[in-house]
Amino acid sequence: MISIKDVARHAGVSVGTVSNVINRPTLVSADIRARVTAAISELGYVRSESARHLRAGRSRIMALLVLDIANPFFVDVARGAERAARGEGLGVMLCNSGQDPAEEAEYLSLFAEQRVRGVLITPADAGGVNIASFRRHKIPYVMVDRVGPSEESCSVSVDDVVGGQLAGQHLLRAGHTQIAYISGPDSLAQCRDRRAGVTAAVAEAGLPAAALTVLEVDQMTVASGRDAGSRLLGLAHRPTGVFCINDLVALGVLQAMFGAGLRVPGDMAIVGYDDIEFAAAAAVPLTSVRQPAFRMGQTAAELLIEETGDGGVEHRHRRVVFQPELVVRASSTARRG
Amino acid sequence: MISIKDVARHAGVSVGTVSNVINRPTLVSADIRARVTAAISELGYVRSESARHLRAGRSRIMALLVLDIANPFFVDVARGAERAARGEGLGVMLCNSGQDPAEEAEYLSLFAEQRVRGVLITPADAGGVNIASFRRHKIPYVMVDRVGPSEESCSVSVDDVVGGQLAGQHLLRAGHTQIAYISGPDSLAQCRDRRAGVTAAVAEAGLPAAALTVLEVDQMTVASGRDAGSRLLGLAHRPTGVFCINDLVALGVLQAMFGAGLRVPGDMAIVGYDDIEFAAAAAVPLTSVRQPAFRMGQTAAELLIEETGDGGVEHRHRRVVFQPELVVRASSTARRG
DNA sequence: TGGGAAGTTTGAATCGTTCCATCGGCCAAC
DNA sequence: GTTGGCCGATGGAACGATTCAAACTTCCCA
Repeated sequence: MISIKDVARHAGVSVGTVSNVINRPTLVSADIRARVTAAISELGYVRSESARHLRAGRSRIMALLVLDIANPFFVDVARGAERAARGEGLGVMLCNSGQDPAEEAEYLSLFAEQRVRGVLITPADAGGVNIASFRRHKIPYVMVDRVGPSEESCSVSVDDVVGGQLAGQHLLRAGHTQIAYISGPDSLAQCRDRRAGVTAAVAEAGLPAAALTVLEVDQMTVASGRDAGSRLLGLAHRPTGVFCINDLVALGVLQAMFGAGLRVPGDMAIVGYDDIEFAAAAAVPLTSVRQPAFRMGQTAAELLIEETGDGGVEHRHRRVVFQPELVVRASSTARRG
Repeated sequence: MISIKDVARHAGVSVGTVSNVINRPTLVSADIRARVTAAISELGYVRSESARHLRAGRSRIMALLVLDIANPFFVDVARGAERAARGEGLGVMLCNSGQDPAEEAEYLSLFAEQRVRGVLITPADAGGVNIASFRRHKIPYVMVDRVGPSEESCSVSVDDVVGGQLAGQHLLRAGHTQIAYISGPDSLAQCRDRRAGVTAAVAEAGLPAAALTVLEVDQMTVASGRDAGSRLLGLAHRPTGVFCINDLVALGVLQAMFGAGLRVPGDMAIVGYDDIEFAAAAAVPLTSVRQPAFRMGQTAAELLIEETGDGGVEHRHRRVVFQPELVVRASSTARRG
């Protein structure tokens, strides 16, 4: 491997000069600069990020750890983060915890060893043990799609209570009197908040608590959506409208309904969450609660950059909360009773 | 930041001993080992990957550069690669070229600076200029979803000619006599090969070359699928069956057909490619050509690991070619003629 | 002509590891 | 009693870049 020494020797100058040519070209006279530049391209020299990082003490990579990379919502978050990072010459390392706290912990220790600049994380670990390790190792982080104590970190999230409420109100106003909420693991704040929202909507509508049935799935995927859909059909008081924790689950429920010969929205109205691109392309286009995924990723990265920036910018942790928005489509638009 | 020196001082031993405790514990007596271990956890020491990498000369990260991270096909590839890498204690850095050769080049130089162990790449650059830079910098790489000269690298691909043929035959056997192929950029080998396949199918069926219309889209996304769908409807001899370069495009075409009030498959049969999970959940479940995405990623990573492995395993570049498989669903099953 | 300023280049120290030669004990064998 | 060997621990030399004080050139002006 070609090192800066080889370049120096080849150009007949010292390593310090080569470094200057690369990093502070104006300090070097034109002819030497040319000689060094020629040597660099002649030898195909590429500087070693490890070495400069070791010397500088800070790396040029930020990590993004999401719950489910197969969910297009997180892909959009990633694109937003990448855009912001790119602008600062930083790289983004995209990783997937798969909602597994153990996996998450493994990635976090990888990040610690890599001395990443900081981490954007959608936490999978309810207890916050993994998050606590950030503090221990003094790794800056930004919570994405979840708020934490603001004295510890920034966060970027969407008001999930409002999101749940929007979905619930929409179903109830359409005349449904028995609805279901298919939630993800209760350990995720998103799931709890959306439940609170839909519960509030039921109460507002003057309906008894029993008007809402809550089912839970482990994985928030199409496959577990199918399962949940079947369970839904087996309920004693079968609901006529269902709100799903995300669009993947909603698509699974949709498939289950088709499989059972039910019509959507005639026999079952469905509302999803995230408004992924595929929601509009579904068998019955999905009503969904939209979250500004790209902007969330972008904002999260910007906050991290501000926090870890070299510029003399003062940083105070902030919570950025976006508002969700209901996108109504065919899967919920047949009026009832 | 706590370094190995701090640990040594705290435990009252030399840095060499600490290093031994971490890397070759059997060489160290039990009591010292205990003392060092205690010091490590007491101080919260995390070893620096940069420093060990600098010393070792090789990193523990492999890069995966895909054409479109929003395409679930590539997400599956990534998961396969990650599985294989994990087994070897390697990390995967997932990046997205977005089919843009300039973006691709930028990532490649990032990888070179990082001294990644190797790169799994789905090339976006037709000319092979970017690929050539691998040779120049002696970076091991594996081509994914594309074959190259096998004396230079391994590759993992699917026989795209067969894939195109399967799709074409399927449409022709269903009685369509005028079909379309919506391709991606001709610079991508996948697009050319599938075209060759479908062209061959048309010839086999004894139809004139004019029976096949080829449209091209820049981006292989749902949005450009919608555009292509509209263009399709404007054709003089409107085809009755269309084969799309991937499922995203196919979903877009499906939306365009709905928008125009056409029935699928009655007025237009549609065949996609990749068999992503959403294909089955579409408005009309999509017929699609399935590729073993997960296994492709896994195999690619394994090949790279073999090539760059420390084990005395002899490595010879290989081409692994998987066979595609047609999955028939409702979007193409109405018989004609 | 001497000396200071300005402009260039150098060489060494440093970052945190790993690896290797070496060293001090200790024990066994001659 | 000397030698040889082994075990455990040590210290220092790398790895490749950056940084900074110091050294060396010019050049100009007094």
